[in-house]
Amino acid sequence: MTRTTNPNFMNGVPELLILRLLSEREMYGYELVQAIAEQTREMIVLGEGVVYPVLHALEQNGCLKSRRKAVAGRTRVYYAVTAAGQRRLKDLVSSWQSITNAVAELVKGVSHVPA
Amino acid sequence: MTRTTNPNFMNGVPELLILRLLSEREMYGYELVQAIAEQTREMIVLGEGVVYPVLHALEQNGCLKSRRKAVAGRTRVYYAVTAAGQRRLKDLVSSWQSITNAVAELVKGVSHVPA
DNA sequence: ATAGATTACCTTGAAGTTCTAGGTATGGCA
DNA sequence: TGCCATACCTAGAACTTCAAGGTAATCTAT
Repeated sequence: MTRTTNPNFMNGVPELLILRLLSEREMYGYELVQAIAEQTREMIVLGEGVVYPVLHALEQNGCLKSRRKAVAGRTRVYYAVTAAGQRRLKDLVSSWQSITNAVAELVKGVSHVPA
Repeated sequence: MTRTTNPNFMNGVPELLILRLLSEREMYGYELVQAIAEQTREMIVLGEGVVYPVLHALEQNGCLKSRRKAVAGRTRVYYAVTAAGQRRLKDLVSSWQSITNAVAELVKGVSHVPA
């Protein structure tokens, strides 16, 4: 039998960042795009083509709920995190931390010699 | 114009781990599969279907060189890091650290209020 | 002796995300 | 009037990674 691996262990960072920002306050897609770029000092720049599909997916599985709001004649779609979204965020954060810890350890010193 | 984003910013972790391990000593594919699982305490488990193609790609672009070695009647293909591979590893580590730092900051406190 | 597990290599096709590159429409500014 | 910024969206390509196989030799337990 070939080894069973982890289902796509490196993905879900856009999802994580978006949920995290929305857990502070409700925001709209375009705003999220800029907030992520600014707060990571352009280190991570997610285009609208990434953000919008993630928002839609998160709403469909109940992690977000949206409401339309007219601002200066323009329509914005604000998203807020649901209880399910909070749980999802918690899971994403902890698995992200596990992975980064694992990578960091291996990158630091390879001399671990178990048992 | 839509925002320019980073080309696949989350990938290349298998590549990073493999180069890192090989930078310590030459190893063969099957050995790498187990070493990664062991040293990350099963947190990251890369199957052979991931490891072998990465090894082939790294060799093709000059980051690794291989030599066949017969051990107990079996043939193993040992890989060693070249100078180009060392540079590649350095780049991967630093961009990985940039990303994890960026994510960590955003996950920790969203209150950054720039300028 | 022989069945099964382990070692050791490999590839193909599917799955899943993310990226590029568009499209639409309104409002503000020069 | 023309252009840029705001604000929404989607389709198709690109890229990794995954699952699942295939081959073959050695070792182990019966």
